[in-house]
Amino acid sequence: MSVTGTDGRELKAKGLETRRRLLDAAERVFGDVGFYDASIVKITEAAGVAQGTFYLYFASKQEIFEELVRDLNARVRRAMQEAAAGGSDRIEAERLGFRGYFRFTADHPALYRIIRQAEFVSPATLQYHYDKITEGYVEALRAAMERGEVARGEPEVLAWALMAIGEMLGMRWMLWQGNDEMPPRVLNQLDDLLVRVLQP
Amino acid sequence: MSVTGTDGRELKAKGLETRRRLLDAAERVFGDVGFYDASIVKITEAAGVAQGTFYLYFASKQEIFEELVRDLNARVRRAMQEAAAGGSDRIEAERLGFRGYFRFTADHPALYRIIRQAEFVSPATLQYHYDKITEGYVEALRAAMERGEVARGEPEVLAWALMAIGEMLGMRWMLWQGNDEMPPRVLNQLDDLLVRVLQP
Amino acid sequence: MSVTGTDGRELKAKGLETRRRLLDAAERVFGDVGFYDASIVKITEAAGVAQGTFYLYFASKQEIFEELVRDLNARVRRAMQEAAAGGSDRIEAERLGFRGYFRFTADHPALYRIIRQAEFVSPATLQYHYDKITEGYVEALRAAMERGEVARGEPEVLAWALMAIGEMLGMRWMLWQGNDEMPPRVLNQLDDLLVRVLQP
Amino acid sequence: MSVTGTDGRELKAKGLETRRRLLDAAERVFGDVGFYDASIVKITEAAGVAQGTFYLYFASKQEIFEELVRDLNARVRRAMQEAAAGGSDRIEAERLGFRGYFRFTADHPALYRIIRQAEFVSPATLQYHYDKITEGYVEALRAAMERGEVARGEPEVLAWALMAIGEMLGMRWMLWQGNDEMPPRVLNQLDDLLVRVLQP
DNA sequence: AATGAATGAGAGTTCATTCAT
DNA sequence: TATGAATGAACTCTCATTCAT
Repeated sequence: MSVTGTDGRELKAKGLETRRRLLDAAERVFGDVGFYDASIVKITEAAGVAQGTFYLYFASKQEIFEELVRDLNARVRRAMQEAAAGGSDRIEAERLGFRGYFRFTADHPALYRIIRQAEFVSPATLQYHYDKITEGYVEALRAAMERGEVARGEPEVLAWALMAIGEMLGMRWMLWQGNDEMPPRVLNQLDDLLVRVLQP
Repeated sequence: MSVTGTDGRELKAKGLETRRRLLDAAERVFGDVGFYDASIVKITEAAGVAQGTFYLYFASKQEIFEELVRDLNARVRRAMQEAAAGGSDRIEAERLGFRGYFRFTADHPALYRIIRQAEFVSPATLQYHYDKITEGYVEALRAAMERGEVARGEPEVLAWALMAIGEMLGMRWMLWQGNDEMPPRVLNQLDDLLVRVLQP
Repeated sequence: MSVTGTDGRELKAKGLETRRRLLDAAERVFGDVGFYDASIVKITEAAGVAQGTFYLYFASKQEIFEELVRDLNARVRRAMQEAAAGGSDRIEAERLGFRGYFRFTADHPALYRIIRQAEFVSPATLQYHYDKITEGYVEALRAAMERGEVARGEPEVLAWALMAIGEMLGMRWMLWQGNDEMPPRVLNQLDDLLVRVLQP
Repeated sequence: MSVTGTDGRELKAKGLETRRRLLDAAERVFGDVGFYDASIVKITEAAGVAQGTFYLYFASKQEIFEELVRDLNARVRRAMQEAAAGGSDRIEAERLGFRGYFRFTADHPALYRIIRQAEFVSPATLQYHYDKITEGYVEALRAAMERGEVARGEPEVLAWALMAIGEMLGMRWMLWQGNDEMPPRVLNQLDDLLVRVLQP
């Protein structure tokens, strides 16, 4: 699938790189100061390009934000799936999925903060983000319930609840404390919680 | 304890009422458009006072935001405590506490949205909010653990996890869907979850 | 001659005192921060009265400024005249007049600063101030020239020149250096200058 | 030496011209209505650029004021030096220096008014202005005293006194009366005064 | 593909002044 | 004679966006 600039033309290698630079810069800036205090100047300065260059790749500040959320969303989900893939059953898979999530957010702490503002910047994008994250959970939980591998219940509610826990604990114990990984006592409590919630 | 205006003078009845009107207007406006798009003009218009009047009571948009969060925080905690007070044991109390929370946020949906932006607007205030909410939980859980009423574990982690669940489910099923109360299936799943997590 | 409030009514003792307090406060505030940064609030606070009280005595910020300049003008001229009165001839009188001027401004350093802004605040008042100061000089110089006591010349030009010197040296060596009186070497040079300029 | 915009980047030809236009407009506006009543809008309107353009070149009203004073200071000193250069001795040089000063201020009457407010706007800049003006005088006077060309005395005090005279007479007889040049009788009296003050 | 000067709407904030008490 | 809450016009400054080069 081809990526285009704002003029609709397909981007060549050089253009793609500039676009990537802008997206990375935006992640840093949005993560540091938030959407509203992030000016285009700050982003272009962080990316090392001129102000006008921004508009060759993104139509507005709003647009790069949405693109960034989608980008991070795809990457965090991949990280979670790859981590969960090693699990022998659903509970183990969830356990590993959380580990993958925390590992990813250690490198991308901006995720916690960006998502918090998305509610106002672009509600649709926020819902997209949460829906995409829970989507996989829901499928997997429903299947596992069928198999009797986890307790019966409302997979959607459970998925949202688990996601909420991961986000809040990560924000509390990693972002706010600047940890590179979750403290063991939190992880252990989380594991215990998973077993209690899910085991049949 | 006396409430003062920005000039440090204690407020009389009339001043107190104007201040209250501004705070209520701010809740509406912040809830509707968020902190950043909420201009002082919008707030004062919603409150029915002149622009300059705002600055007799609050030094800045930031200040009224922080005051509003503290105000809502105190009220939501009171609502939760009053609701939980009827519980015969800890698990029942938690169940009722959630009910109180959802009832309060049905009248104050802005709470979900305001809190989401606080991370950037005033990190200290956000932490204050979450700390105050969990504070009560933690005490109660620790005591209940001692009494063997709930399973042993990390009370702090559990408190944050439960709070996260309430916030996320409320946002998803009440704020986004415009419900006045939580759908029963969500409530039931939440009750089940509480029992599983807490029962010894 | 009676002094009236803004409503035209003659002031009684209490009112006169409040008015005097406002005038003194204005001298301090205008002297400290200048006309433009001097707000009515600052003046009333310095005077220890409420904001509204100001307008019982002065119709505007402009008006109290003009009144203050006239007030200081009358007092500095009196100080100079009284000092000069002791001189046996014109040159000696000028010498003593300067002494009186510097003594007065040591207690009222605001005079240097207030006058500097008057050009924009109220040109007419500034011209009034300078005209009143030179007025006396001019008369005295003209008479002394007739008597052959000082060299013939343009009394008006000389008067303005001498006034300029006093103001600039005072600003430079007293106001800026925070001195309570003029350094002797400056005074001596000034005396020498007077003799050279005026002696027949 | 390169001139930069507020973003730190060096200005190209177009930028330099816009900056110059703003400086000239500021001279007019500050001269007409003074620093405090000179709004950025008035300056940009006088310069024929948009409001926001101002901030590409100057960080604040204060900054353009200081830059303008430095700019005028450099130019008035050059005018005085060039005029004085033709003098055969020090007294003649001073005489010609005054002529140069009056010629310059005829084209830049704003100088009188701007300087009067500088005391409050930027004391450091005012002192810079007066120091720079007197600096040259002091050197020249001291050297001339050594050579016996002018009477011995305090060169610094004399320099400030002479500067004061030039400023006050110029303000009185040119600015206030709208003259394009000093009236002869004032000039003659000034010449006489110079001879009396300086001749050995 | 990139630049950077220019724009102008709109933000937060101050403060002289008014007026009901 | 005094108060202080209320007003709203006007200010400085920011920044997303456009466009000629």
